[in-house]
Amino acid sequence: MSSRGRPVATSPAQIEAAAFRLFAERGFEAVTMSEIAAEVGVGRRTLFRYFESKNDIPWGQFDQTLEHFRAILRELPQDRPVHEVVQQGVLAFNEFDPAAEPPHRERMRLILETPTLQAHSVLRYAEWRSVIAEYVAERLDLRPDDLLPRTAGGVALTLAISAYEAWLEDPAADLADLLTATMSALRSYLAD
Amino acid sequence: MSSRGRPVATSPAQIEAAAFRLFAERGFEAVTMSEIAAEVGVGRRTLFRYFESKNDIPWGQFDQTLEHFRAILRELPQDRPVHEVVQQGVLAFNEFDPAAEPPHRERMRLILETPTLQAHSVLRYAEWRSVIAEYVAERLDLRPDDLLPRTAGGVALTLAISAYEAWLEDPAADLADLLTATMSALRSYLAD
DNA sequence: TATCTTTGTGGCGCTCGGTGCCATTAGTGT
DNA sequence: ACACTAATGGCACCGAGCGCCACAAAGATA
Repeated sequence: MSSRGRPVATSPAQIEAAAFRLFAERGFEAVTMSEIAAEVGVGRRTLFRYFESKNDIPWGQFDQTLEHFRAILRELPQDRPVHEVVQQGVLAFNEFDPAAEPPHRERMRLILETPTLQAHSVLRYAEWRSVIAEYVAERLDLRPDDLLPRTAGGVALTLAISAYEAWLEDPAADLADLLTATMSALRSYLAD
Repeated sequence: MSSRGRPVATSPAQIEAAAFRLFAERGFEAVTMSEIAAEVGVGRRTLFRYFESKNDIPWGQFDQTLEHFRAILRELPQDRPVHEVVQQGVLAFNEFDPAAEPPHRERMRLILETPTLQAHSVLRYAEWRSVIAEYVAERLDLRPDDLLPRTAGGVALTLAISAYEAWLEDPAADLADLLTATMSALRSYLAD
């Protein structure tokens, strides 16, 4: 609790804010870590202590939300089929305060429209997928790395990304509606 | 037809072979482009004229196979539901001569087990997904970037990757069986 | 107040992927 | 022999990322 040693010079949130400012101006690729460091008023070397890589900056505190995701799935009524609970969980996980929508849109636009970040995202989403895989495995008495749970995780992710892409294309769209619509699309595709 | 100018010093296939030799010895990350160049007996600069990046080397001639994939979908009997034709297409696309299995396994192991390549793969697979999206769109009279075709492409990819992961885990497994099993897993997951 | 300990900072130097530039090389055609 | 053409590969440069380490700024102790 007592803060010994040299006090911190910045915070993840501050770096994130500065970086987003520059990304918005010139695009992700055109901004260097040195420039972000200068904008924050901190050494370049220090940035790498707050974020593992430049690619991780747009993701912000995503990791910390995974425990929340697990809790959501745990606390949802469990008397429904697995896939329904998962779908409800995904919906709940992607609910947010309307005031937070504009920055969230910017973040997701950056992540989904920058090739480097599209690629990197597969690594960031790995744990998200496995949250689902673990839940599905537990419900169906399987192992998380069995074919079905793993596939369920992958499909859930793909559906969510499709929904987000559509959401970014339409400024008026509602994300929850699109998540539902994507699942419907899959069902009608598989129905014949 | 007539070969004017300086003759080529190497070929994509030769570079690929040399690179795989080194990757097998020391792992993907530990091998530098300079070392691959030396192994081929060519300048480092030249490698970048044959492959856009180090990440692209394990993918070999994947791009050229996409036209083949399109042809497969086109030539399959079209009197079945879209999703069935897509599934048949994916099966046909992943058929190969038994003799070619060991190198194919090595290639896929590299791609699916190296984090950098896992990430990069999302970019390489984009066109593969859109082959499916375009086919589905055409069959259902939609646009390729509509929700359903895009989701179909994404789901097909996720299923294929799940199948490949399982295939890599079991040396005796048959890929076609696993592709079928993955689709069954999805159906039973969504059934309830 | 002076010193010790703790902890974050940030400069330096390096590696590696990737790119633009351009002189050179090794062929073919006249 | 000479022009033409196209691939090669060296060189210099940039940016991400990392190991190392001296240093700064706080609290604790005496």
